[in-house]
Amino acid sequence: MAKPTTPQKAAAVRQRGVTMSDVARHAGVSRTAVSFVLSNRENASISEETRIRINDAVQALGYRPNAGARALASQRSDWYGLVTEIVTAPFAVDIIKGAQDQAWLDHRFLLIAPSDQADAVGPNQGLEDAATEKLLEQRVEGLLYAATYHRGVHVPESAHEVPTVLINCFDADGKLPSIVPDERAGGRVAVERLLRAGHSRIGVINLDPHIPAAVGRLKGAREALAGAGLELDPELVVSGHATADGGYEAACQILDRYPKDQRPTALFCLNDRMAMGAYDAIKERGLTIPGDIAVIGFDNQELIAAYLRPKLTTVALPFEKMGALGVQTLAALTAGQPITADQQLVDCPLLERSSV
Amino acid sequence: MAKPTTPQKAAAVRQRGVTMSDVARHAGVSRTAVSFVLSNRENASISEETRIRINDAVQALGYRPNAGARALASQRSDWYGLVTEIVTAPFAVDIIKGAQDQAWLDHRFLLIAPSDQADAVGPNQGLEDAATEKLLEQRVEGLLYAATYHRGVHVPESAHEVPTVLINCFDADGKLPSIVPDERAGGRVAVERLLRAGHSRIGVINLDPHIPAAVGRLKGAREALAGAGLELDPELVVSGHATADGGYEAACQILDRYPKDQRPTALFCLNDRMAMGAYDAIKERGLTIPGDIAVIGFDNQELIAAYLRPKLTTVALPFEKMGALGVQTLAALTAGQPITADQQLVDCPLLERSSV
DNA sequence: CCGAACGAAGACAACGTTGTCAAAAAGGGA
DNA sequence: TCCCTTTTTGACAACGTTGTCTTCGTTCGG
Repeated sequence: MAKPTTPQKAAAVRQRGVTMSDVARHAGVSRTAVSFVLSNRENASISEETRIRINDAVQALGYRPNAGARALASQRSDWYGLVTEIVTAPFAVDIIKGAQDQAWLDHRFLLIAPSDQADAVGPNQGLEDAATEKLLEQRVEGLLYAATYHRGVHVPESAHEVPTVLINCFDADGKLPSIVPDERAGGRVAVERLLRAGHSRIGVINLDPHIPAAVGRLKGAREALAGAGLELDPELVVSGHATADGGYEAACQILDRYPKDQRPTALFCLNDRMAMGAYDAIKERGLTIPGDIAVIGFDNQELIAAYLRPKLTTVALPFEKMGALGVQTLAALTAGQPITADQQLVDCPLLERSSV
Repeated sequence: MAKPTTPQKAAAVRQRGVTMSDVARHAGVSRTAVSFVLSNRENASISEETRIRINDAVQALGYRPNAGARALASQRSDWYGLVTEIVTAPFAVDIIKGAQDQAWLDHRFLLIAPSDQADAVGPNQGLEDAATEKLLEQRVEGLLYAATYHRGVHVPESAHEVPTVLINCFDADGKLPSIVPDERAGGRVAVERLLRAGHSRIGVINLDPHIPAAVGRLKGAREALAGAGLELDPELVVSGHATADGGYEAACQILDRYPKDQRPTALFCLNDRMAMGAYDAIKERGLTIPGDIAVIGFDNQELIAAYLRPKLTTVALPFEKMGALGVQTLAALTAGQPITADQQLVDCPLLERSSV
């Protein structure tokens, strides 16, 4: 990676576009030689001496290759497009971070485009079109679609022109590869943690039972219980709105429904916001966490989980990893690997804090 | 904005790069004519009929202009570069959102690059270099630097080659224009709100007193008090670590220091995380919010402020607006407006919720 | 001293546009 | 019919690269 070590000098010389010819002239060599050195091709035969002369000239002039021209001539841009509603509804920003970092490592550039909120209206239940179109105009070599929450989406037609990978969502038409969190394993891990702490009567504060997250997490919870020879008592599962208030209400229901000795000793909240509400319900009743009631969350929303008191033990959604994996997968596809509709599941690690 | 309305048909025809010539051939006109229509130049004289023929051909072939080639030929890319640590440390994501949306409106593309964490080490106290270099290789027309928290930064040398605007930070060398929150006005608004609610004895939970945010907000608080003929009692200002724990401890100090009747009746927390801790301290003492103690925060961290119980009244940092304004300012600069080192202050609006 | 082998030069055609210009075709009015 | 517009064309040179090929010096080994 050419990086001018003497920016002061360079900045002085540089005015409007130093080109390869300028470098060649300054180094007293041919353009061809410069091109060879800069893209250090293997079949080239360049003496060490001229190589150095050329690099010096690059530094001296502050030459900076024109990425656009290079893309045009070489027919490859080294760009990936990332279409996401995350820009609009920041929650899973870490997907962007993970993707960005991985792309950076691979010497590729990520063009991030906001998926329209057109989402909300119309039949276009999927991610948006204009953004995709714009990205294709930039001749991106592949596309990534990232959603804020795990669900099925419809991807615009034109996305099929280049390799495409979905992150934190999956293709409702079942044609494209995707990277999604392993909700089920996450749910299992959470409940296993509670079992390990000696809890056997566990209340569950559920999300909207139809979304993939709820389905998977609950399934995992059941599996964990089954592993300990237990069953999930349907009475102990209460669905609520996915907010702190929703969690508060659900927790109140669970806590108030039973006499003290039959009350669950632990709550599995299917997201951290609801856990936040549950905290209030518990504290309000003069109970302590985790002494009287242990609480485990899901999502690891830093601002909540790490700042609640006591800090919330929770299962993290592997946003960053999914982002990175998305880029890696895309890289494999653009390198020629055949496109399949695989769903890659990514582990949701348990984060131990102090609420269990 | 040309947008294929019949993507199915287009996708079928399209294989590897439909070019302008293809469109011309299909429409039975010259390339020149196509170019004229597509960039609808004013000095062109094209009959309505051929214009339609050409547009039809564009749709039929699914032609998509090659942005790189266009940039190369026209010497303008319509790209801005945004260098930011926000990707790495998401907190002020809304800056990206604001900038992105504004750029989209202006038909410009935002290339987002992560500023290295090199920040942490070395003498490079500013934002990073490699990212800037990469962006300039893409021939961005202007640069934006965005920081996660309000402070002075050093921008790399090469940033001076194109118009540059700083967002949520300012140039430590005093040469570049910047967009920053009006912390002082924000502090004033917060305290005025408390005064209006009848509080005159107000405790302040302060941040690290050296950072611009603390300086500005405190100054504003003093102004507000002065406006009511009051003074800020230095004893009531306690600095703490900018976390929930820090806020908890600071609040404990303030609350326990005085007998009940001299105790402040309101707390101005200089950020929401500390307010979150203060909530705990208050509740722990059996006091109610806002009944016994009113609390006002700063930052409007959605996940905290909107989910605390009672919901936190706070002053919002205008991230989104700063992002948008940054792009607008940059647009003005690239359009030829002279570069000055102005700091544009953006208002911090008060968000009324239920804690006052 | 000859022929390899190597290093480098130079030419040229892409890539897909934008621009500019002169010139040709089509149409209209007198 | 002739002239004058209004459209439309074709040609060509940019833009800054990549990539391929031929040619031309060197230098070195034998």
